[in-house]
Amino acid sequence: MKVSKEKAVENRELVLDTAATLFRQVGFDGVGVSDIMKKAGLTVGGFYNNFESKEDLIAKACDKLGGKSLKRWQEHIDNPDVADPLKRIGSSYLSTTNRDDLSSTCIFSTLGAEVPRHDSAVQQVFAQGVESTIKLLSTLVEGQSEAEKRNNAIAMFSQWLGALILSRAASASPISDEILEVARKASHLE
Amino acid sequence: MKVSKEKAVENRELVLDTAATLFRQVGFDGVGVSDIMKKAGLTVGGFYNNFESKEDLIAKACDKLGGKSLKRWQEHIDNPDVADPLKRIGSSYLSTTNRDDLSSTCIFSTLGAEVPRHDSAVQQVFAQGVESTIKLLSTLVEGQSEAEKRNNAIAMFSQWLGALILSRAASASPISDEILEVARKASHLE
DNA sequence: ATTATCTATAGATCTATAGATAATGC
DNA sequence: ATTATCTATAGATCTATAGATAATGC
Repeated sequence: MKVSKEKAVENRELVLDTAATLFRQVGFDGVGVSDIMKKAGLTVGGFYNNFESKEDLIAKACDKLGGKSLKRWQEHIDNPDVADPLKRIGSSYLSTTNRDDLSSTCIFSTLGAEVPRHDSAVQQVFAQGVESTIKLLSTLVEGQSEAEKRNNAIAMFSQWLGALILSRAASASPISDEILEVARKASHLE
Repeated sequence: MKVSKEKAVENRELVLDTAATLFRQVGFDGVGVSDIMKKAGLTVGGFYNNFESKEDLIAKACDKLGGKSLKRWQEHIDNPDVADPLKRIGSSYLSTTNRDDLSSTCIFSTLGAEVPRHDSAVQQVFAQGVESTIKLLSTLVEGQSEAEKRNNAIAMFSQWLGALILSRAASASPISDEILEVARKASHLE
C-alpha cells in the first residue's frame, strides 16, 4: 500500500491536476473529494494527509493551474515560429472549442465568479492570477506608455472573459457564436 | 394552514425572489431548497407542490429576475429626468457597489458561468436573457447601422461583464478597483 | 520502523416524498 | 370538501476521521 516518496509526490500532483479539470467542468461544489480521488486512481482516505480540507485543495489546484496556463501563453511568446502571439492566444481564447470544452479552459471563465464565496487563500490565488495575466498581456498589446499598455490589456482581457462567459450562457442560441465573432473582431484577431 | 389563493400566489413569487437573491449570493449549489423556503418564511413541504424540482426553481427564478432587471434598465431609458441612460446603466454596472453586493447584481455575473452545467430549460432562460439584454443595449450605443449597433452592444456588454467578474476574482488586490475604472473609461462613462 | 494509502464509518446536509393539519371557498 | 402548507422522514451524498494494511527505506 505504501508507495515511494517519488510516487507520493506524483500522486499529489495528479490529484491537483484532476481537481483542476473537474472543478472547471462542474464547479467547486459539483464534485466531491471522494470522486476527485477516485478519478485520480486513489481513495478518499489518503486525501487529508495531503490537504487540510477541500478548500485547501481548491486553493492549491487553482494556483497550480494558473501557473500552467500562463506558462503555456509564455511559450507561444517565446516561440519564434509564432509570428503574432497575441493573435494566437486571443483567437484560441475566443474559439468555439474553448467555449465548448470546459475541461481545459481559462480558470477565470468557469470559476472566477465563485471566488467571492471562498476563503482568503483562494482569493489570494485568484488575485495573483489576475495580476499575472494582465502583466503578461501588457507586453503584447499596443500602447504609447506602460500605463496605456496596462489599461489596454485590462480592457482587452475583460472583453475576452465576458465574451466567453456570455457565449456559454447563451449557448442555446445563435447569438453564442456571434458574441465570439464580435469579440475576435474587436481585438483584431481575424 | 391553508391560505387564500391570492396569498398562495404571493408566496410563490416570494420564493422566486428569495431564491434569486440567495442564488446570486452563494451560487445554485450553495443553498438548499429548505433554506430558501425558510428565508421566505415557509417550510420545505410546500415546495414541491409549486415546483417540479430545484432545477425547475432555478429556471423560473432566473427567468423572473432577468425580466425584472431589464425592466429596471428600461425605466431609466423611459425616464425623461435621466439625460444619458447608457451612462447611468453602465456606471452603475461598473461600480464598486455592484461588485461588492452580490444580492442584487447582474445574474450573468454571478451565475452565467454555471449555465452549461444545468438543464435545457435553464439554458433557454439565459439564452433569451442574453438576447434581450443585447437588444436593449443596441438602442443606446452609437453606430452607423443596426448591425453596427448590435456589434457595439455585444462588444461593450462583454467588456462590462468580464470586468465585473475579473474585479470580483481579484478583490483581494488593488487591481480590482483598477479594472472597473479602466472599463468605465473604455465605455466613456466617466 | 515508518508511512502512504486503504477500508469503513460518523455526522451533517441535501433533494424529494408521505401523510397530517387547518384555513379557504363552494 | 378542497387544498396550501406543515411536520417528519427516507435515501443519497458529502466532508472529515479512525484504524488497518502493506510497501518503503533506514
